[in-house]
Amino acid sequence: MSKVNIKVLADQLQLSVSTISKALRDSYEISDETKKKVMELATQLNYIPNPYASSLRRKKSKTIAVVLPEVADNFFSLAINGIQSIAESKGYHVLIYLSHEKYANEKNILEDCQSGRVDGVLISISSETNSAEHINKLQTRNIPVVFFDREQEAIETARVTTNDFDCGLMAAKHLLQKGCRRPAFLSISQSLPICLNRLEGFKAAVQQAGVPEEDRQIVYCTDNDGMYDQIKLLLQQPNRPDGLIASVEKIVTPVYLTCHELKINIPNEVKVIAFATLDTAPILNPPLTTITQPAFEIGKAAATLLFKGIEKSSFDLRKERMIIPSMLIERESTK
Amino acid sequence: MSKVNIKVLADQLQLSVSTISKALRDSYEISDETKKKVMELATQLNYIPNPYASSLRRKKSKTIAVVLPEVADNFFSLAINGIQSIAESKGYHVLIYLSHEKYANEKNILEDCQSGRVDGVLISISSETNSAEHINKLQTRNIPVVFFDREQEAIETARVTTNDFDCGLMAAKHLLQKGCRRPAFLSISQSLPICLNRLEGFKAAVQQAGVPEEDRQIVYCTDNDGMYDQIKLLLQQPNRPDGLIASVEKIVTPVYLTCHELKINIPNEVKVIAFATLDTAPILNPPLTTITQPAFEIGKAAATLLFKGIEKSSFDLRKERMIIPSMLIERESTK
DNA sequence: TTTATTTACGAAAACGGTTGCGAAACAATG
DNA sequence: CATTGTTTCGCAACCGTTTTCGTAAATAAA
Repeated sequence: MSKVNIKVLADQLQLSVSTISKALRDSYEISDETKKKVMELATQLNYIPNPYASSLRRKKSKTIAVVLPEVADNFFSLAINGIQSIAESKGYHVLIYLSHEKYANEKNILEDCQSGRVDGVLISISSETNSAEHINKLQTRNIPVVFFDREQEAIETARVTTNDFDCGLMAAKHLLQKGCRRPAFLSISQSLPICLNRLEGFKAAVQQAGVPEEDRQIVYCTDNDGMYDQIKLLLQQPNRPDGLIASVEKIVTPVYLTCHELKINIPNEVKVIAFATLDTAPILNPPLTTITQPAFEIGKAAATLLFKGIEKSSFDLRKERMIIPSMLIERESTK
Repeated sequence: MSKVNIKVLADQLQLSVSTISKALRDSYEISDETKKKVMELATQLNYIPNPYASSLRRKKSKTIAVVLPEVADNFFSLAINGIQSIAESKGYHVLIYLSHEKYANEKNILEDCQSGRVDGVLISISSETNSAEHINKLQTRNIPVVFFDREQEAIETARVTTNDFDCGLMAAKHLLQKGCRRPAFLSISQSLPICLNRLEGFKAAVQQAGVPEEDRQIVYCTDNDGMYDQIKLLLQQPNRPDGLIASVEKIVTPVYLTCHELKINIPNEVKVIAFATLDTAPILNPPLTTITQPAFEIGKAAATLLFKGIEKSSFDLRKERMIIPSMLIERESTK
């Protein structure tokens, strides 16, 4: 309604629009006296600048995109919080996009991000993604990209992850140390580096411990709906595993439910450890041993890097690699 | 870099920019032949329109704001998913803002929303908010607002909630029916309608059941950090409650942990029911009886209403009130 | 053939800020 | 006094797209 813009201010103060603009931006060209008058009238009339007019001219949107596989996950919720906290302090706005774990969606989203709508992109790729083109296109348009958690290895840019390999190793060692002889690794993707790295850690540990081939299993729960059945099958085998590593949080509930259903006691018959940031971990039945990822910090770090890339063109994101370690928190499920 | 805009297309095709613009928007004024040529060159040169130029001219941003207290909460995560799913299908973009339960933050956020950056606002107010001015300002600027879950009663606009009163009643009745004599209600705010309504339901139930005044307690866990201590105090009373209603999800973990710590058996010594969308509810120790809110549906419904308000100026949001019922899912914690 | 009517397009003014440059006013310097 | 410098402001172009209006040519109607 009240369309008070720079022109209105200019008319009322008998000044030119350029003077108003400069005054509002605190330009050295404008006298303190004039600035004060402008500011006063601006607040009095409740002047709010049109961000798109400004973006158009300055070719800066003060907006970033956050592209996630999904948000119904504690990890990503916390990461968003971290990102948001940095963005807010920098005066940036945050657009959220969900790929729903589909490459096609992710591609469309990044397509749009080339429009100038955003100054930078934070992305955790979908489990389907193994191409790099769509991300490359952003780079050729000089739009900084930073990966967090789920990276795409072929792309040269900054990435913030946790120490996935070490954690995979640590998780497996923990199970072995607690007496597991037939550990299994539950993954959700054959291509996601987070899964692969955690898996490699697992492999290294069982290799080193001399676990026979037939006693180590790797299960890919690639589709959400089939997860229960797959886990059930796994646990109904005659020589079922006696230790499980859930490589991501969403595997936890199906695992627990299946164990309860099949009356398999955790931790006596099977020990469970999971990569998760669940705050209900300590009150599960039994309390769940977790590799807790520093989701909030990862979000913050990724955002911080991105803003460096955005604000200093001299800053080279390509070699930046930040690894924020996770913590193993031992609870009853692996006792 | 490749700054291919309408002008570039125009030059290459020996046409005017207006013709290009119209062709791209499939205007009847342009011949099919020309349209085809324009489209082809556009895709060939990978032309991507500048959204801000368009927004500036058309005074439509194709963007909405979602203002939340926080996102580290299953309810809001799911709600975002619902909102996002509708926005995506409508070709809208979603800006996320967090108030961190502070009125001052919320006010700043809504201030910015007046700039034309967004075409509408979905909001779940902070627990601190009891003023309405900041929301009113949006209305006077003709920016549609829709509340979801946490509404501000003084404002006349659409709202999507769950049947809070009924659920409060249902929860209390459930506890009473299961044999509780001294039920307590754990709230997080003295002003949030969701808390008040749930509380009113609780009050009605205990009133009706004739529970003596001294045997019903209402505890306000207003600050996050003090929550543990407050709950501990509550449960260390000589005449401690034998039934607890957690009015929001984040109270659950502290309650369970405290019970475990004090060796108070759930459900034998105290029964617990919670308003929560936790997917770990069935695997908690013991499995938690929940009032499960249809978070995803609430998000979808709120977004749908908002878009109606945005797209049809004739559509009057003021009288819209949608109530999507929650479900009581009984589990061990109230057995 | 003349007069309407369509069809297909272009010119130019928006939208609301930003910014390079020139200019006036005044002060300082030689 | 002439010259140079400083301060403060306005003019006008510009960002990329949309949209109103005008018009020439082609077609249809008279």
